[in-house]
Amino acid sequence: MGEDTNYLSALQDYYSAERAMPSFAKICQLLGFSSRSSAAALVARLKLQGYLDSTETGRLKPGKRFFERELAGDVVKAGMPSATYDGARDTITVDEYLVEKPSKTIMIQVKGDSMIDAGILPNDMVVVEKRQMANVGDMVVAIVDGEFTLKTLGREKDEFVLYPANPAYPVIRPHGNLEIFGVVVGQFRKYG
Amino acid sequence: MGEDTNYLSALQDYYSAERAMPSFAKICQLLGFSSRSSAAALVARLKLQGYLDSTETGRLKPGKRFFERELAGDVVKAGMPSATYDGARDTITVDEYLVEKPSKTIMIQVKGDSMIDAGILPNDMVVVEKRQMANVGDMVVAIVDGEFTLKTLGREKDEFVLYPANPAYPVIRPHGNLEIFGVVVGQFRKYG
DNA sequence: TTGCTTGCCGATCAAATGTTCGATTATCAT
DNA sequence: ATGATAATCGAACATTTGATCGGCAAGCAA
Repeated sequence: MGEDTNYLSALQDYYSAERAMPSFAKICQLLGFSSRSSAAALVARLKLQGYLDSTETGRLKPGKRFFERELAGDVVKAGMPSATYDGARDTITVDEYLVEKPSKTIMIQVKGDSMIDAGILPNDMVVVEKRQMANVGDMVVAIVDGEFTLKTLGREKDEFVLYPANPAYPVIRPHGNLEIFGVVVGQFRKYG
Repeated sequence: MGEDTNYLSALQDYYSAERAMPSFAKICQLLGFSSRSSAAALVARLKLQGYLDSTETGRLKPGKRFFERELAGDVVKAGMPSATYDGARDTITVDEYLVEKPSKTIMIQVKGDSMIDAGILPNDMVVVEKRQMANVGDMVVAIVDGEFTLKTLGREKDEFVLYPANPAYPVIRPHGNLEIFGVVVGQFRKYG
């Protein structure tokens, strides 16, 4: 049980480096087993705990808990930095974290400060999932007068409206012909 | 060539959903091939372009460019971006964009709203480069009273101080014993 | 002691894997 | 037409895969 934790760590490291799960044979090599049935048993144990899972064809893949983050302690909480984080074991990339539907996702650089109160600064990048369907409250990229606009989708009476997150900008009321390009599912920014 | 782009998208979607690469047989099923050699040929093509790679045991895994996403840089003008299929599209991966020194970089989840005016919301992730040297004006993760704190580094007279980006929080004046854990080089956030 | 559980080994099996080859088709420039 | 190229197919190959079985040793409770 306690040993399994170390085994899991090794598997996470492998996945982090290779971006693919090892085969049973590779697991043996990795963990020092000499029989693949040992690997199979270990995998069965870890599956029960939700750390591993299988493809429909029986191949190994990460389970839901596989990515449980050992995040470098909360900013507020105490703890020494050396203790909270040792290795650079990021099992998942930012891309995988932010993008769920790669084929429908594009990055757009934000111009202007109309969403600044929502924490979107000029030149930020937003991750946009291209689709027409959006819910009220979603941040959307809409097409107004042939131009892209980043706003929050709202509804007034029976009409959809676009709210900026900056009191200096007006609410946009497209009166029926509102075209939505996509929905903002993420955002990122680089400093320096 | 153009068709391969669609094929790649399908593989990316599969990987994003399954967190594992499909086998050749699965690729056939996914893309409508009826021979695994077709899948092998496609994989060989995508490997050459750096989108795919192989494990040491021959299993498929994502290549370096696998996580690239299309970048719609200047969004302002023009009606539809789909018309802008003039050859080389800009692509980026968020990880490469945000992380320059992987071995010295960690992600920290932000607790609290002390930097809200700087566009850092609670639960945002900040990309922190671990180093002691920072410049005035840099956003830093400092260790004050044994706790991590996200603030902007400033100087008053001959002392370093930490400015929050929220008028509700006080300026921190460590009086000499200021320990800097790292410098914020990026930030990202996921919606929904 | 006895009995039970847990983890690992060694061996075996059917199924799935990636690879390779030759043949076929479609496209396009000559 | 002719030839070249690219993409797909169909079939065969040797390996590797994950699954399964019985057996063994260590730990622990009764």
